[in-house]
Amino acid sequence: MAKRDRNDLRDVAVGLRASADRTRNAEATREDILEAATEEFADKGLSGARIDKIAERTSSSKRMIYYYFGSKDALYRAVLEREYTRIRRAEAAIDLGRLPPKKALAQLVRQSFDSHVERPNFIRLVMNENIHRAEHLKKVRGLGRLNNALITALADTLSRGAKERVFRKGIDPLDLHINITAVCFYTVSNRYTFRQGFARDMWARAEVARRREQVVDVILRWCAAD
Amino acid sequence: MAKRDRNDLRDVAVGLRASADRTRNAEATREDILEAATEEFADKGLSGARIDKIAERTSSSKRMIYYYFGSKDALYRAVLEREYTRIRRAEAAIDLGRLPPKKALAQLVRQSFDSHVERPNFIRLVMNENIHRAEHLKKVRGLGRLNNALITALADTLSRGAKERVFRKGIDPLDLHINITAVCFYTVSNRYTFRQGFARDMWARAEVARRREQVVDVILRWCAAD
Amino acid sequence: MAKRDRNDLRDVAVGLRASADRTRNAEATREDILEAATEEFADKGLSGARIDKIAERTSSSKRMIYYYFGSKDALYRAVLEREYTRIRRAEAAIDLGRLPPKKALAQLVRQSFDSHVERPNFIRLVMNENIHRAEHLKKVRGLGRLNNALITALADTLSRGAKERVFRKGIDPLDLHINITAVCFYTVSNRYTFRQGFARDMWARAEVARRREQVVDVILRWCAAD
Amino acid sequence: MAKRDRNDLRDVAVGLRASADRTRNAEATREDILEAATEEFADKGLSGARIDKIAERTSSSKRMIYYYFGSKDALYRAVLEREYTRIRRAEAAIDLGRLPPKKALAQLVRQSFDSHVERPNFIRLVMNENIHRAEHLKKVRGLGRLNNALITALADTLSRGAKERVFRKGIDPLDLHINITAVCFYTVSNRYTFRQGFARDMWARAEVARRREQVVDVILRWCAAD
DNA sequence: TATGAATGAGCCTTCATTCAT
DNA sequence: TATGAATGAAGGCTCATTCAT
Repeated sequence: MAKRDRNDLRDVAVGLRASADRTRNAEATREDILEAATEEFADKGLSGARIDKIAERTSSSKRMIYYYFGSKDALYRAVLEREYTRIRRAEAAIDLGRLPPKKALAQLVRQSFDSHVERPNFIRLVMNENIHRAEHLKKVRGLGRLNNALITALADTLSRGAKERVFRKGIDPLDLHINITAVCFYTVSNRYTFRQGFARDMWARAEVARRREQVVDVILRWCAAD
Repeated sequence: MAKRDRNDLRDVAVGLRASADRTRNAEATREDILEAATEEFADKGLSGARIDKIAERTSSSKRMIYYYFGSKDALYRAVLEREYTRIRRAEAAIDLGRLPPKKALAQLVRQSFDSHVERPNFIRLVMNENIHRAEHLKKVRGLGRLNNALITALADTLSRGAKERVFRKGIDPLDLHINITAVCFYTVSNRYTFRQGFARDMWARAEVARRREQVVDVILRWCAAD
Repeated sequence: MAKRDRNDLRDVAVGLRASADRTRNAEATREDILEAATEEFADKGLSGARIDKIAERTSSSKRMIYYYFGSKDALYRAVLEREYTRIRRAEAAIDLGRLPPKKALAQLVRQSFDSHVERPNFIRLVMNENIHRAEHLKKVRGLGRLNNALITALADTLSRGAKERVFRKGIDPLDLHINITAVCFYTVSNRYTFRQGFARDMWARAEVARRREQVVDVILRWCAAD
Repeated sequence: MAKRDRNDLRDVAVGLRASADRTRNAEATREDILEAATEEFADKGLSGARIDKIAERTSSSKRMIYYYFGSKDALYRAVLEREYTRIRRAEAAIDLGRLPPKKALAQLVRQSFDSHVERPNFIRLVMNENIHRAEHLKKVRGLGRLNNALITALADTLSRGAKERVFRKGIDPLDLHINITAVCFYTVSNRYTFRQGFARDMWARAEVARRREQVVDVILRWCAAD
C-alpha cells in the first residue's frame, strides 16, 4: 500500500495548500459580497435590494451569500457594521496636532465634509436606517455608543478656543457635532430632491467646493467669540 | 305612464344630488387611501410598503386603490405630490408682515423648524426619494421648480437686514435656505441613528425646544453683520 | 290644479316621445354594442376580449352591456348568432338563375370566396369557436342544422352538370361544399402565419384576385368529367 | 484533513455525475412543462390558458415554470417554437425516393394529411396565432422563413410530372403547397363548427379515412395533365 | 335607461430561501 | 466550498360583475 500512502501524503499537501487558498478566498469572497451588497442596499434600500442582483454584482454565487451571511437581513447588518466601523476608524485617526483652535476646527469641519462627500453610499444607508427607525442598526453587535474620539477632539478644540477668547464659552461639543454633521450631511443626502426643486446642482464639482467653505464659515461664525 | 315620467324627472333630480354625494364619497375615499398610503410609504419606503397593508389602514379595499390610482407607483407619486403641495402651500402663506429683519429671519427659521418637526412622514418620504435619486419625484406632474415664495421672503429679509446693517452683505438667499433646511432637516431625519450613536434623544420634547432656538442662533450668527 | 294637469299632459307627450326614442335608441345601442363586441372578440378571442375595451369602442357604457346582454358569455353568443345569421341569410339569397352548370359552380365558388374575404372577423370567430370545441356555438339558440339552401344549390348544379356530362357522377354535395370552403377559408384564416413562414402575402390585393380564380380552378377540375 | 480532501476530490467526481443527472432532470422538467403547456394553450388559447392549470398537469410546480421560462408569454413562445420545429423537422425528413410523380404527389399529400390529423394541438395553436395576427410567432427566434425542404420536394415532383406529361405545366409549387395544406388543415381545424352546422362528423375514424383519399383526389385532379 | 363607484375572486409574477449533490 | 434546481409564501394587479342612485 505504498501507493496509497504516497497519495495520502500528497493529499495532505494539497489539503494544506487548498485550505490556505480557501481561507484567503473565503476572506476575499466575503469582501466581494459585502462590496456588492453595499452598492445594492445603498441604491435600493433594504427591501428594494435583490439578493439576485447582489449575486450578479459578485464574482461568486447567490448560494455563497447564504453560506457566508445566512440571510438578507444579516447581510444588511454586516454591511452596516462594516460601513460604520470604517467611518469610526477614520474619525479615531484624526490628529489635529497643535493647530490653533480656529484652524483646528476648520480642519475638523473640512474632514467631516469630505468624509460625507466621499461616502455617499454610507449616507444613503443611514437614511435608510432612519426610515426604518434604526431597527437594524440596533441589532448590529459591536457598535456601542463610543464616538468619543471625535467628540473629545471637538471638546478639546472648543475649550482651547474659549481660553484664547476666539470661541464663545458654553458651547456643547455634542451640539457642535450635530451642527457640523447637519450641514455636511444635507449636502450629500438631499442633493437629488434639491435639484428637482431648485435650479442648482449642489453636487456639481465647483458647487461642492464652494459649499465646503461655506460650511466651515457657518460653523466658525457660530462658535466665534462675540 | 305619466307617473313613470314624473318619476323619471324626479330621478334626474335625485341623480344630480346623488351624483354630488358620490363625488364627495369618491373624494373622501381617495383622501382616505392617500392618508393610509402616506403612513405606509413613509414607514417602509416604496418597495417595503405593502398594498395590502395600505388597504387594511383604509375603510375601503385594495381593489379601490387600483380603481383610483392604477398602480403602486402611481399611488406613491400621488402621495409625493400631495405632500409636496402641502408644504409649498404652507410656505407660500408665510407673511412676515413688517417685522424687523432679525425677528423676521428668526421667525422664518422657527416656522421652517416647526414644519419639519410636524411632518416627520414628509421627511422620510424625502429621504426615500433621495435614496432613489428622486426618480419618482421627477415623474410627478405639476411640481415645477417654483419655491419662489420662500426664497423671495428670504431675499427680502436679507436685503432689509443688510440695509439696516444688522446682516452681512452678499449672502445668497438660496444658500441661506439650504443652511436653514439642513439644520432643521437633520434634527428630524437622523434622530434614530443619532440616538443609536450617542446618549441623547434629539426627539425628546425638551430637546426639540432647545434645538429650535439653537438652530435660530446658528442661522442668525451666520447672517449677522461683523 | 290646472297647472298640474297641464304638466301631466305634457308628461304624457314627453313620455310617448321618449318611449319611442328609447325604443329606437335601444335597438341602436344594441347594434352599437354588438358591432364593437364583434371586433373585440374577433381580435382577441373570448377570453382575451375585455368588457372594458368593448365599452370603450361603444358610444354607451359598460353598464349598458350588462343591461342588454347580461354577461360576457351571453354577449359573445349574441355576436356569434348575429354573424352566423348574416352568413346564412346571404347563402339563402343565392340565385343561380339558369346558368349552365360550370358557370353556375364557378359563380358559387366565387361568391363563397368573396364572402370569406369580406368577413375576416367571422372567420376569426369561427377559429375561436373551433379552439373551444364549439362549446359556445352549441348554446346559441335558433341556429339549427339547416344550411340547406347552399347545399341544395350545389346538389342541383352537380346533377345538372352530370346530366350534361360536364361533371363527374357521384360527387357528394356536402363533400363539394367542404372542399370549396376549405380552400376559401384557408386564404383568409391562415394569412398571418403563412406570411411568417413564406415570402408571400396571400392578403395582397393582386394575390387575392389570383387566388380567387385558382380556387375556382381547383374546384372545377375536381368536378370535371374525365 | 487528508480524509476531508479525499472527500473533496470524490465530491468533484460525484459533482460531475450529479451535474449530468441534474441537467437531465432540468431537461426533463422543461419538457414536462412544455408538454403540459402545449395542451393548455391549444385548448384555451394564450389568454384563456391558466398557469395554475399548466402547473397542475405538471409533475413540478408553478414556480418552476417561471424558473425555466420567465413569463406566460415566453412559455407560449417556447411552445410555438417547439411545435413548429417538430413539424419542420418532419417535413425535412420526407424522402420520396424514386416514386413516379403521381405516386410521389399522392404520398406527399397523405403525409401532410396525416401530420395534420396527428397534431390537432398544433392546428389549434396556429389558429390562435392567426387570431392574434401572428404577433407571438413573429417574436419566436430561430424560425426563419425556410420551409424549403417541402417546397423543393413539391417543385421536383411537379417538374418530373410535367416532363412525363402526367401533370400540367406551370403549376407554382407554393400554390400547390397552399392547396394541399388548405384541404388538410380544414379537416382538422373546422371539425367542431362543421359538426354543429351539418349532420356529419368529419372527425369520425371512417370519415377521416375517406376524406384522406378525397384530398389526394382533389390535388391530383388539379395537377393532372389535361 | 343610464352612470360612477365598488368588489371578490383569481391571475401572473417575484422573492428569499433551501435542497441535493 | 460551491452549484444549479427547486419551492412556499406572498405581492401586485386584472377582470367580470353588481350596487346605489
